[in-house]
Amino acid sequence: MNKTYSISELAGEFDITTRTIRFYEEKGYLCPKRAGTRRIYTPADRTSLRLILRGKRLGLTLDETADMIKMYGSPRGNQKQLEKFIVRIGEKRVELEQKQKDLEVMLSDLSNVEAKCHVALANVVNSN
Amino acid sequence: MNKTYSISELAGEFDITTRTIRFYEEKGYLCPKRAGTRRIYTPADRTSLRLILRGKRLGLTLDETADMIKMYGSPRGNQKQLEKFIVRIGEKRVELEQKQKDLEVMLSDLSNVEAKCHVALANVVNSN
DNA sequence: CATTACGTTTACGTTAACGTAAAGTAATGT
DNA sequence: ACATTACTTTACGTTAACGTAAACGTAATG
Repeated sequence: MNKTYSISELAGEFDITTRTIRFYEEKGYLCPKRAGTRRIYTPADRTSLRLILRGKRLGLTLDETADMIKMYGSPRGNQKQLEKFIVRIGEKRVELEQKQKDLEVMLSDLSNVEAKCHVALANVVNSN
Repeated sequence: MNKTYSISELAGEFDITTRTIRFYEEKGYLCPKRAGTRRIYTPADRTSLRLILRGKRLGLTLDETADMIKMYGSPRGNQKQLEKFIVRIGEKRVELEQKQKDLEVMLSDLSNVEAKCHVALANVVNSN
């Protein structure tokens, strides 16, 4: 049951336009098979698309996300290359952990405002 | 000791260009005082800039970040407005929590790759 | 068999977020 | 006095990430 997808199926599922999907292909971030002229997407293509959109939500550029997707392959190379690769992974981790910290602060700020809101709301309701 | 900052001081501190700071002002996201023609930034301005850059790191647009900064003021309005506001806060929270989930998955993926890397490295080193 | 639905390519348009360059002003050191 | 340094405004340029429109193919459906 190796399912496949049409472009509009994927567009519907991820709530994006077909233009966006074609754009990603145009730039080399997707390479679907073809049935004649029509694009046929495999589950692997679908996964790639999901990773791209995940990166986008986190403010990564398409190139940055593509880099990360490449990293997810089985690591190859000699000792030097592997060591360099591990360094790169570490840099990415630092970057993502910074985002985590930013998110925590933002969410805590949001909670503070919400609490103030509830107080203000209680005051408004009680002043009748 | 109400310190103030010049534009290049802030640019240096946050590792951005003065053009970027002027651009934010041009678009209304900053409103520094002036000493003659020169811009003078208060600690409050500096905080605004920090919030803007934090939003940027998380992939928010300047408008989205500006909205959030506005939210941080003391909540005002009648009951209806406050209730609407609380809903908006909830929506923002959902958005940010999605980003948190995305980050966790990405970081765990990174850890997996790194582990594979160390295995590959051990194999390379041992195959002498 | 015409129409509706879905797909295709090609190509120009748009927006956000700055970059870059020119040309001028104001304070500061030598 | 003058050169350097930091700041200013104005204005055009650039890039990523799509939007939008035209013009066409194909396949199923009433």
